[in-house]
Amino acid sequence: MSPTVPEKPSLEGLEEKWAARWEAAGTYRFDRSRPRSEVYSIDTPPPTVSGALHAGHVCSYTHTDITARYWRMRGFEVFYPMGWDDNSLNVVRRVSVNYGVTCDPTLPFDAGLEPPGPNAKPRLAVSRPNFVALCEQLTTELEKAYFDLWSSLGLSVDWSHTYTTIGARAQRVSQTGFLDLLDKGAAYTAEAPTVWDVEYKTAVAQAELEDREMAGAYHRIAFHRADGSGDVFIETTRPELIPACVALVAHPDDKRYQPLFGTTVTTPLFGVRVPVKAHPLADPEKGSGIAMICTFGDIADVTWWRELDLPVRGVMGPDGRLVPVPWGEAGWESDDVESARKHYDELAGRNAKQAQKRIVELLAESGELVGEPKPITHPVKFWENGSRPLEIITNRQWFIRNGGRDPELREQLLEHGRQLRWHPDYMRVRYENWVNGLTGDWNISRQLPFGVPIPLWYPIADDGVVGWESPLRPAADALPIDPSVHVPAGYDESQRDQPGGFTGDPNVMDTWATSSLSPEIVGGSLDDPDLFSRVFPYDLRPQAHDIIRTWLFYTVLRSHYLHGSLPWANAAISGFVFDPDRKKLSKSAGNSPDDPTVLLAAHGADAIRYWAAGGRPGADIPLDPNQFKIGRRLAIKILNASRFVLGLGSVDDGIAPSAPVDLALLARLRVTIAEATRAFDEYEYTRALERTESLFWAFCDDYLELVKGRAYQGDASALATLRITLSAVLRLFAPFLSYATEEVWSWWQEGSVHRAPWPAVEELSVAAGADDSVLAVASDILGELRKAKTEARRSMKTPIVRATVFDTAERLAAARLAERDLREAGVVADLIFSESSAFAVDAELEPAAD
RNA sequence: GGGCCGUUAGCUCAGUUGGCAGAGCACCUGCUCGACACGCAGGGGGUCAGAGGUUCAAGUCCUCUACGGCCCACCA
Repeated sequence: MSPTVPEKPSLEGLEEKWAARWEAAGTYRFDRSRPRSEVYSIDTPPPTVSGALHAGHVCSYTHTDITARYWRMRGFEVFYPMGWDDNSLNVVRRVSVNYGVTCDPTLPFDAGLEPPGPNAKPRLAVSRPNFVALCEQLTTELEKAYFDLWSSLGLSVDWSHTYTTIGARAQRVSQTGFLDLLDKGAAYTAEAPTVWDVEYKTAVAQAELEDREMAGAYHRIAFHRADGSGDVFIETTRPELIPACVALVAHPDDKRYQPLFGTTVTTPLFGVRVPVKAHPLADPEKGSGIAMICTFGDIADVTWWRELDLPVRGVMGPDGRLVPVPWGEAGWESDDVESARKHYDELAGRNAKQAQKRIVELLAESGELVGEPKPITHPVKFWENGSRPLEIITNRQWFIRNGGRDPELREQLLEHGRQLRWHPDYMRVRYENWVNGLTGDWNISRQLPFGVPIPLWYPIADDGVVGWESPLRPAADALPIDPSVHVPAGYDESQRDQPGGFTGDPNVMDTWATSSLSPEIVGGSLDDPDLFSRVFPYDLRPQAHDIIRTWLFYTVLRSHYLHGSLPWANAAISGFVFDPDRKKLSKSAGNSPDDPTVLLAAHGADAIRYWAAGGRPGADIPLDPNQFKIGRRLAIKILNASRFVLGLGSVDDGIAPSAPVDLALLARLRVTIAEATRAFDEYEYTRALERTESLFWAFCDDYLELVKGRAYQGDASALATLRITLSAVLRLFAPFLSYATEEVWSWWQEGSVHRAPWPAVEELSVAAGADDSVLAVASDILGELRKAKTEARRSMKTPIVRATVFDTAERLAAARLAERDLREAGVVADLIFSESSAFAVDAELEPAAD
């Protein structure tokens, strides 16, 4: 009957064996002939290919795979691609080190470039196209290691659908998408105050800011009333910005300062006349209750500057050093130009920290610093990739309207968020908080050497003025282009950067401007519209919660503009993995003490998958070797129990279970199937596993023991039930323990368990309405019989001379239906049922031989 | 400052409409019984963070508090 059941089943080698067979058989290949209604599509997150995958990746990608396997078994054709994110600073660093190069967009493409290698110093500057080529080369190499890990973990990805985020296809989608926004008036360029990283010398977006606690100090500083009637004291943590001060501001209701509103004060050291203004944003509780407004110290300054219609006096340069300013002209007026110039000369060229040190000395000398600075720690804004505090400087950038300044758009985006099914549901709140907290449009231009270029040129008039507002566009079929390499129609290369010629946009786009188009990139919206029509809108976006405000929000925004709809129906938000010491998150590579490759080799893929399945959507989980052990034990148990069941023999398909104990088990199986199915439909795979596991252990510990004897004797009902149950249980476990279940399936079934139909209660209609109390009562009695033997320190095969079961009439009736099985399982010679209000079993063991 | 999640056995966690507190691990005691010693059977172990409220009945619903974690914030 089952010649392929091994004598001693083992988990060893299953990963290599089945990963290879699945790939060879195309088990997970997407059948693109199926219509959208029969497809389940996944917008897979592309891991950054800058180093190594960590336990967090393993966990969250397993969640997605479990989900994919479920829907595949439900009969849907699953579109499960993989992406590689090579458009990120991490990759830039890795490429730079690996090949010994840096990216310089001003250089021409060199077709014969030979990178110098890891130890080159200085590193060789190469053109942007060359750098992109090296990036793709490295990605291809790292991809191999990533593929090996994903493959042995058992991800049911269709590897013929992969994408990168800097490759030509992504660049084309990204640039086309940008031009589309331009057409729709959703993208615009403006010269405006910009959140600026002085280390990388680039603008950054609101979504990429983070606070860090920094040491600072309140400096109490005197401003002088212009009418000579005394001083006004402000407190500031940034005295070096006094030369950039354009006004003082206090709350309109603040009686202390109401007399000052509308008057003028002069700044210390610089003698600049600035107005005193009222604005409700000013907090009477903070500092002295009156603040200086500088252009620009923080985001509040920008708000005040805009709403109070103040002038700009910018002092901060792109490199974070104070720039020279023209005192006495161009608006930089002072009551004492000579003094202002003298003081400022002490600051110009210094960075913020150095300038602060010097100006404090100058203020102390002039007597305008009151008392000693009071040390504090306070949150300071950083770019998440940066190491120096952000500044705000004014320059030209490209923006995408994101609802930050448009209540109607904001409401539409909130509505998209309400329609999206979040798993867990409370993650929606993060999205809503973010959308409601947007303070401006999305700045997508970055002054970085590497990235997808903004695909525009600008005409230069004969007088040298650049026409920023009338960009020159490439033809749609020419994309992707690099404006530092390509030339706009009607011009030739000799006119680059010449009066009467053109200049290329020097900037690249925010990486999120490309990755927010992952649905279009991987679905082939431009080059394979047929495919796109079968996968969009996607069923699932799996991702972590830390990038709701970036990847998720931006993808919703882009889809809103491109399609007027949500890009997916469901968003499954995974948690983080904690290190075993429960202190650190293994969020970034290098922080994980356990390499996933080592973990997989040590415990086996099913064990790792089992652990990962314990992490519910949105919940953080610890990296727990104990869970690996339990998962491994479960997988082995499945092998052994299956071997046992299949070795007992088979019956014809036509024979239906009929014994009450058998029907009771099937009744429970029906409940489990219904619960697991409902849980999966709600993306609660953890519950589905827990229900299945619970049934399986009851099956092994109680049912199997009860029917063993009957099955040995060839009882058709028992044999049929065992095989029916095994088939269903293997399929219920298949999304989780993909290797062990496939191995067992191959012993006695055709095809892959992963393409087998998900179990349905309809398969078990023979047990519809069956009473499962027979099994419950029998299990209770069997437990008492075992207990008697255990407490007597006797073996389980010790015969029982006489056992008396006390129980209610109703339960005794159920027990009688299992009498034969109870006698055999308990080795009971004389089984007596006695009615009683309380359950008890009295067992008399055969006397010990000695 | 606003918001979200959590607090149940030594550990990791279930506990879905309110109805006798659960699992696994760890620990203890046994068992080499015709699937499995990578196993099996049994056992001890909890004031469900605290207080108040609703209810015949609260781990579960409401209010407040404490602690932990996370997100957001205009942080002078």
